[in-house]
Amino acid sequence: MRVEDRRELVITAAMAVFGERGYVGATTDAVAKAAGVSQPYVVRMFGTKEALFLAVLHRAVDRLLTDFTAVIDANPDSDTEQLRLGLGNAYGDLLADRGLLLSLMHAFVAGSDPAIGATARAAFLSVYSLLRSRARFTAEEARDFLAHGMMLNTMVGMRMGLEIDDPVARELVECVSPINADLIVRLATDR
Amino acid sequence: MRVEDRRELVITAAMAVFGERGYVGATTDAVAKAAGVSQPYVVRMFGTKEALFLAVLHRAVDRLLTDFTAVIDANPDSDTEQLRLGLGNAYGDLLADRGLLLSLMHAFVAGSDPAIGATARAAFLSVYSLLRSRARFTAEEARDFLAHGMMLNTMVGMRMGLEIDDPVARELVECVSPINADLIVRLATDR
DNA sequence: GAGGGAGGTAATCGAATGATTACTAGGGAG
DNA sequence: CTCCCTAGTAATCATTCGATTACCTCCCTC
Repeated sequence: MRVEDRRELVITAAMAVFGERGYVGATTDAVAKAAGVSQPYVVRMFGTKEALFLAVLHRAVDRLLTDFTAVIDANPDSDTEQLRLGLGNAYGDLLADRGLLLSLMHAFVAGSDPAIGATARAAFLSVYSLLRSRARFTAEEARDFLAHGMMLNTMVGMRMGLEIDDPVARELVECVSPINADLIVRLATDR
Repeated sequence: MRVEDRRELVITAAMAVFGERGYVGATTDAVAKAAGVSQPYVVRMFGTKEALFLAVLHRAVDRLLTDFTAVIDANPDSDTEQLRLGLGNAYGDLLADRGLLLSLMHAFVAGSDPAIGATARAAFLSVYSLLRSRARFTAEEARDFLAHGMMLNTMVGMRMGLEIDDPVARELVECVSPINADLIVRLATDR
């Protein structure tokens, strides 16, 4: 296989592993196993584990920006409310991956690491900028949209779906995202 | 010193370390140094690093519940909006610690670990329940309040204050929490 | 069919880290 | 004084993990 394709494969595998265990908790060996290659090869392809994580983050934010841009471009005449729904749906689709948004979440709370922190901040700001300029959200609308997203990520990250038999947890999950409630449960139960 | 007091001291130190580096990234040695004791003593006091982290989480959520309850009890006749402001202020005060809410955030994204995940979910649900029952928030009000909190935690976690010279970042930080903007910057610059 | 470059692996190393063990200072009770 | 319990530490162990080194094996070209 060409090294370029293998790279993409490894990044995909790494996204799942980093999303599951976080930057420090993930091992290059777990990534290698998930990608079906040897551990030294993973390290040599990216140089360091950190570089691999940064590659994952770049792909994650690229995907986020691409998908959001597609929604915006597909609805040139939509008002904010319509756009909010469309972008919310796109976010839900991205959530189905779990690794993507959770890798970003892990980066967001790892701001103390210089390289990861800088990448995380740039990623967050690029999404915020997209909402402000291209989607024409007000600052408050963008803030609320992103806050809602952080909440959704948190639900998935802590596997709140495992508590779905608790009426309080069910109410919370349904309220956070009615259309994604089933997905949250499934993502919590998986694996 | 009595072992009981020493325990509290170590938990306080551990909260800062776990908030800074996360559960996996934090070392018992760093906690020990921060608390001014030896590394084996930290381990022996709590049995395992995980038990120490769980102790930190319990103290964090206790503090959160205590402070929120105090605000609610101090404003028995307040409407939702007044209560929201009061609780938001209390949240800002808790944020000043950084270790407290960031330790919780790290737990939220570490849901795949059985013990940590269960504790994290219980913690989140207990806060949600408090808002719903004692503060009489609607599900939507509680959701929005918590979503806003997750967003604030994220800003602190990724040290967004470091980008405060970027007008976009400044707008975002000011918009997320005007009264805590300076704090976010200070927490990002500290250490 | 010889050579070499691309795409890998096996073996191993060194550092970090959670945990364990064995030891010790000190002060209060009898 | 002496015993012993509480509150610790120093030394060390076993593992894990990222990284390095050396090697292998196709396939393509000449």
